Amino acid sequence: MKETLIEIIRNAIVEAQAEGEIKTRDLPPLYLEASKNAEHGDFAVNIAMKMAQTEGKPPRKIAETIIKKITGHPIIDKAEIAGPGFINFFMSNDYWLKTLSEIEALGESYGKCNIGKGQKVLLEYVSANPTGPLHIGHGRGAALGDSLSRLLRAAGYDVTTEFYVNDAGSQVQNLALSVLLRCREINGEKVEWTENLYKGEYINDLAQEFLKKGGNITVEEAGPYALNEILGWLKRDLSGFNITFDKWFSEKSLYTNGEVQKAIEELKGKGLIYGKDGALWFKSTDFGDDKDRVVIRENGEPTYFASDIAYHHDKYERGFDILIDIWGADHHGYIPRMKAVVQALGHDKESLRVLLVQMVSLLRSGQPVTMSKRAGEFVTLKEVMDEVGADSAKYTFMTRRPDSQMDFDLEVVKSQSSENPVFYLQYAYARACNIERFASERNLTVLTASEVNLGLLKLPEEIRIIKSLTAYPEVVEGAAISFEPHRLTVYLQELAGHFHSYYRENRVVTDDIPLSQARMVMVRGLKTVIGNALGLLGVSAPRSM
RNA sequence: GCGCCUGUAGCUCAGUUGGAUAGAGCAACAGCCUUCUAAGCUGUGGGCCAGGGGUUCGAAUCCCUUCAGGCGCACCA
Repeated sequence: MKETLIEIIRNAIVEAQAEGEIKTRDLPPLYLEASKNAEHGDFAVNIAMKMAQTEGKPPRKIAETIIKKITGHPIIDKAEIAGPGFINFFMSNDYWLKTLSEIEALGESYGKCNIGKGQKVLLEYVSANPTGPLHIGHGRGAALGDSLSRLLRAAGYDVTTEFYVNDAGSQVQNLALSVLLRCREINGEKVEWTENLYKGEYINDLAQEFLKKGGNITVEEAGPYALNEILGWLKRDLSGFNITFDKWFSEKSLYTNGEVQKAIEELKGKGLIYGKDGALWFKSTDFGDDKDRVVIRENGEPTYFASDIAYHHDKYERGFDILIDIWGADHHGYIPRMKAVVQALGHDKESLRVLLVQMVSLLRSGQPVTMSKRAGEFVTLKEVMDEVGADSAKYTFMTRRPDSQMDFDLEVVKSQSSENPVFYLQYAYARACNIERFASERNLTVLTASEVNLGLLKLPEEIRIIKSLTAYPEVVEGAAISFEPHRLTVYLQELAGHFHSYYRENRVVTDDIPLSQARMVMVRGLKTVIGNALGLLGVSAPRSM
């Protein structure tokens, strides 16, 4: 819809050029900006100011020239010069009301776009070590990843989500050993715990269960048992968070399939692998990393980095155009070497996008809660979910930019649970549903946008709501382009606010049948948009509360 | 020491290619339920956008710098 206006302005300028009133040939980009202030109309254009230099005229003079060519178009109520040289556009109600027909026609597809053009995206997130339950920090990454996957799909990307399972390497060994030691302890043996082992309560649970099942107390049996159990927890907890993955990718499989060897060979073929001090090194400094990185240790064991090279190599092999990795911010130092790998494998370094999620400090009444798996004392994600609910927790995460640290105080979130912003939105949705129920009890005939007189919707509060509905597709597009799902929550908050306010002051269903029917079209549109947006956040939209 | 992230109302946070008078929620205060759900609405107060320079018609936004907080600088994952 904005395109129409842009077209009108462009034509005006072209006309002015033809008549010699504007000399500038290389026009600055024509960008339509939504006005923040109602006095400044609906849209503002700053092109006159941008052209001031090349034109050699004051911006207001140029704006005047452009405006003269525009006046009189039916979708524009008026256009005026303002401030240093903005052109402000006041759109007619008809312009906005078209949105309602559009929403009705598109339904669940309203807001979708195709900026992704079917590009294949591999979105890897959470990927927590399967050595213990998920904690609150994983929850933040999970909420972001899940929402981003929904958002990118809505924006026309072909998205696959993946959880990388670190089922190889020393941490899994340590897990096996931890369970083993605990078993022996239960059997009355005296054992020695070293620093690198896990001592949480859950290790005890695993050991108890393992013994109950009569397993042999060996690393070979206890290890896979513990790993499997924990993976089960991860899947269960994430699905309790309403999050599922297309694939759980095993690190171990990269070794058994020879992928690690293959990837290293490929780099070797490019002369990017060399030996030093008995180890094999990858020349990541060739691509801007601070230092070269070991891939095969002196003792012959590959590093974690080696399998990560293979994993990303494999992602490209599978035909993905864009790789998105969501990591905890404490891994940021790892980015340069992964970017180096991407380039070494012959890909654009921008094809790997690493999104960092900053730390979450879990507090209880202002006191930090320990979150070390090894110390064993921590609150799991599941416990948090059980306390505050998946929708609340998710929404809380999504109201913040991922790159700022946040405190998550259990007592605060709990005590405010009935005032949590998520309820504000869900309540708006439930209210819309309730109005529909009421209308149907009153036997109000449901009509489509084309069957009612939308012109009856002329209250400023109504136009305000409809304007917000019009903006929705742009919000989705902006959020998708920038990988920022949190923009949706900002938008929703405003939209719901307009609706709640309207609801208090105006009745939708009254004795005035034509007006009621027109308003019902608006309420349906609102319901569709809130439902769609909540869907992109992975938050439920209740029909009643 | 080097690098990354952050610093906006008392608190938690938004602020879209740089735009006009910086916005929400919570907390505080004052009001609103015979009427489609008060998990709601209306109003009031509250700001040197960490400090200092710069870039320009214009800066919370871009550049430099100082300060403060977090994180990272392994042949760990």
